[in-house]
Amino acid sequence: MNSDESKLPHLTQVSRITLKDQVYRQLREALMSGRFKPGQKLTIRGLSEALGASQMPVREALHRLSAENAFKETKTGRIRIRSMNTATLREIRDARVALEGLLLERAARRLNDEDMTEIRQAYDDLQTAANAGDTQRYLRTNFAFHRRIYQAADAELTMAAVENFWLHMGPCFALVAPDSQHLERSMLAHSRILEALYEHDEAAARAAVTEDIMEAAASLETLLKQLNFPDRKRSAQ
Amino acid sequence: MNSDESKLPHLTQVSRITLKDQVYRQLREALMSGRFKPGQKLTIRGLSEALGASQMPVREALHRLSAENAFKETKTGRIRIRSMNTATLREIRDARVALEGLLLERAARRLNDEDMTEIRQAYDDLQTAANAGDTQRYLRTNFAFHRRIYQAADAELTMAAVENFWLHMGPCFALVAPDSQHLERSMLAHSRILEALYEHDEAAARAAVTEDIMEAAASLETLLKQLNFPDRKRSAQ
DNA sequence: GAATTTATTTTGTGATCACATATCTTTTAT
DNA sequence: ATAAAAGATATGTGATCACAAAATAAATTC
Repeated sequence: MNSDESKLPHLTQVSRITLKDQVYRQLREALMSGRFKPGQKLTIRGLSEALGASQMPVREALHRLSAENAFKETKTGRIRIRSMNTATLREIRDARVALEGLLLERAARRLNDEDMTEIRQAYDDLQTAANAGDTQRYLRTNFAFHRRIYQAADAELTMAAVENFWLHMGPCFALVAPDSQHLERSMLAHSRILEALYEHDEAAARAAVTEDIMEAAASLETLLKQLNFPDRKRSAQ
Repeated sequence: MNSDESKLPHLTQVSRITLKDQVYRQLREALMSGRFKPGQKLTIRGLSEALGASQMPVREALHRLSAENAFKETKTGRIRIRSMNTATLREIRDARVALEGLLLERAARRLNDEDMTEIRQAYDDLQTAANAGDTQRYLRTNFAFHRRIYQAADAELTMAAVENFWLHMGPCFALVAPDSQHLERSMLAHSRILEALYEHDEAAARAAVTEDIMEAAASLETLLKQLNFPDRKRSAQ
């Protein structure tokens, strides 16, 4: 097959991931970990310069995220990071309860031993991150924990819809993550999820994830109000 | 303002809609009315030639629809029309019941007189199309009817998620629409929705839309089985 | 003759340029 | 000094080209 390549030196494989995918993942990650300011506007040229890529891949990544409703788009096609408000927060909360409740039921019904082992592993990672107080890592492992559970539900399209909602909440999640009270209540809900899954108890699983989502939404709403009226008096810049 | 333009001849306004949007809408419409064959593969160059546009707008439209999960993508980025199976059908059914149930409750709670009038109008259009037996028109007015109701729910993001699911079902919807039995049962559900909305009865509204969705899914599943095993014996090409 | 290899074509990705218009800055007039 | 207008800049859209890799067709070998 190879005529004369046996004496080649050791070479590391080059990246086969397309540029647009790299850009997409990086932007998505940045969004979900809250590294963009709400309202901040993104431009193709600006990002392509910052990323060292040409405009083409950035353009595609932005449009994809746009299609996933990750941005607010002006009539002229300009892109801004979304800012959260109470009404949207509640809308997302209700939709998440509906969809993720469904997924938890399915997962409880279908999961096998391998799923359970890996979910437990993800839970342990999450616990570790929570104890360490590492916000960034807590966010990542939290998404991974939920994602692993929903993977057992084997419902690709529903999962995609849920991830879209996460993408909206991303910047917000990052805000509450450092709150130790929230963390505590959240981890309690997570342990309930784990237990319900172990027992294959669909109703309990749905109840537990509902608790998790409602708690997060409540914490966020409190925080949102604080941000909009910071300190009552001193807010008059 | 204008120095000397009063004597210009009458000119019709040019289209201010971007090409990519035109392509996007056209493809979306074609998908939802089932004008593509399941499994059919689409190419950028092929479509751009067929549409008389350059590759750029087609590329963007395809990627957007792809991000909305309208297509099945191969590892190498090639795009095929999705084909439906029972498992996916049921998954979508359950997600739709969850989300559209939510939307119907919200609509029943919030809708005002203007909403009600327009919804009733949409219902009448739908009834007319059903009586006429015009499949294409029935599909369009059916989407319009549901869309108008959900508009009253004022839940933009949830609505977007629902439309994504419709996009998957599109080709299938087109298959059951000609079935008169399905049409009859569907219109019954629609009248129940209308009544529930008029009474602002959230529970009844949810129940009615659930009935509509479940009925459609059941009809589709029957049809799907017939398509996969056509005539039992003669299927051996 | 079937399987493997080689050549050809097709196709998505990425780069670059032109262009129209939205957005920002400066100027001008009242 | 404020508002309207003119100019300059920034930015998304669309077109075209080059390229690598995949898909397909043709040829060759055993």
